[in-house]
Amino acid sequence: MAIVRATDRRLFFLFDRAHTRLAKLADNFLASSSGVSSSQAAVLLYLGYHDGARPSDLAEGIGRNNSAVTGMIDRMEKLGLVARRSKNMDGRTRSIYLTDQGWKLRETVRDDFRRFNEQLTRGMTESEIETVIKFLNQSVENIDPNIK
Amino acid sequence: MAIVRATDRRLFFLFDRAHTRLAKLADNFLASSSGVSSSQAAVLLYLGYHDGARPSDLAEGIGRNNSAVTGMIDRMEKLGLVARRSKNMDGRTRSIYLTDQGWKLRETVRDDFRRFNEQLTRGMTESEIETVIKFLNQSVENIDPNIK
DNA sequence: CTAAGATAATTCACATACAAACTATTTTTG
DNA sequence: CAAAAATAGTTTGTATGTGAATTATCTTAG
Repeated sequence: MAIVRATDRRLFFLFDRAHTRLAKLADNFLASSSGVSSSQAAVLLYLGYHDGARPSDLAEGIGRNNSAVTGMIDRMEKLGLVARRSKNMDGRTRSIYLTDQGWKLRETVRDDFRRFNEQLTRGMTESEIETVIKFLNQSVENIDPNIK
Repeated sequence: MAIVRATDRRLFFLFDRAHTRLAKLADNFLASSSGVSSSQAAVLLYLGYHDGARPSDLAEGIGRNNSAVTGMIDRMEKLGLVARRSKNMDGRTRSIYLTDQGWKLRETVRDDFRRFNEQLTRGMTESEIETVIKFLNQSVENIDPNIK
């Protein structure tokens, strides 16, 4: 008797497709209120908890590399959402701060994400949510640290 | 008594971070054998099942929009992996075919993804895998179709 | 203390993705 | 059938992301 799998096991593909759609949905959620992208929203949220963080901490915090962060900060500085300042401690480093406008926008963004995350788990049990979260964390941790 | 949540519930953020890492890991898997990116690998795999597909079918199949596909095909045509041909049925439409080299590379890519997907679920029970897959599919389906 | 190495941020070149505008066809409508 | 609408693919402009190379600064070894 043949083994029959009822479900599509191309996990990476399913994951990738879901991510594309979710990012689009998140951007849509944000577009109608705060107007920033989900990537910029992640910066606002991170800085809300770690105002004055260094670019490399921010990168680590939002899961991007340093050069991606340089670009994000450039664009968000132009929009008046964040500011780079030097603390004069280490000449190589800058600190990134939310502007007043950045703080205001962060409030909106936080509410948007609260609703968005709730919608994501609609119809799922607590135990199922735990399993998904475990999988997501495992995906991050399982990575070989030698791999860039 | 306060409600205590042991786990990080910022699902979208966890999802996004996991996706970034997984994509990098997938690219690494591929880099050492086939040498294509995971995006181009998705095109090879789709065309393996639907050789001669139209660009818009390919877009639907890999979860991208038409203009993203135009760019992918441009680059992959330059690499000699796919070819555009006209079938003369509908003048607006082209068909995308794998070249001989494309077919060869597809074999490698398929094996890579098989191993990769297995590694992704390492340490998970069948029931947990089902839950994750259900979540991934639901994320896509829960989307409001009115939203672009 | 200085030369060598490490570290932080940026710049550069490129790939990927989206939306909106555009072009070329085909289909539909009156 | 001709004008209007729809459809398919591409182009354009922008945002985002990566890795490698570069610049500036700091730390460490001898």
